[in-house]
Amino acid sequence: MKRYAYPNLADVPMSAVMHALADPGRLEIVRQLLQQVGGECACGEFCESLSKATVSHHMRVLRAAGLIQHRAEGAKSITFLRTKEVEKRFPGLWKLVGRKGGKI
Amino acid sequence: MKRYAYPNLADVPMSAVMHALADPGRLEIVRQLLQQVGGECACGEFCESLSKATVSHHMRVLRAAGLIQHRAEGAKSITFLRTKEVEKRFPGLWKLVGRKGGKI
DNA sequence: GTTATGGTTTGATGACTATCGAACAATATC
DNA sequence: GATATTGTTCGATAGTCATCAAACCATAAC
Repeated sequence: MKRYAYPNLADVPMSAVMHALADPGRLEIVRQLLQQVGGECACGEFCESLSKATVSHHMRVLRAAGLIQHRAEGAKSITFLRTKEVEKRFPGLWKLVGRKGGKI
Repeated sequence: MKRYAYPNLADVPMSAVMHALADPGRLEIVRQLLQQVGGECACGEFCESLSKATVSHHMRVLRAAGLIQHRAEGAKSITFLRTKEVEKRFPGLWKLVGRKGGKI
């Protein structure tokens, strides 16, 4: 599996995080991860309505925003949230995103 | 002054709010309003680096996201945050946005 | 009415973005 | 090695967006 470079959360501007979450597809991915028991999920299990290429693109954006990280597991790439780091840099973000109710 | 139609917060998807805050200029406008004593500010007092047209465009986006509202005062248009409604629909958003520290 | 001030609307433009198919790379299984 | 599975990268395309200048509208002050 590929090795990525993950940004230091301190260097991620809030606008970048907002931009990452501004796409309904990406927001859905993050919410799916939030609901996951271990906070993990394989890439292919997201957004079955989108092509592999598109999902891969979304992952890149979320990665650049410092929100997710990957772990190789055989041929699979397991995605998980950078829970603690993000919470420290942007307190309340996870709670906000995970909130239910209202439209999308 | 013009009369605008303001969206019902319940109809505003979170992705729309994220998108509105994804632009550094708009994020700055909102932060400026958050720091304002009464939470109000005249349009011309924002972003002196941007043209009138651009600021007006940003206002439209923030309005569509349900974040701000306007009040006529003579020829001026006073902008203010929809503080309570937004807090009810997106609890923690103001605190998150108002947070200091880190890059932009 | 005329002038000034504050903001909107309209084009236009250049940049960015979401999306896909196809080709590619890495790993696992046979 | 051959095949299947997973995901990345490339190129293309259609759409969105931030930005500005210029024209416009509304209010206030003269």
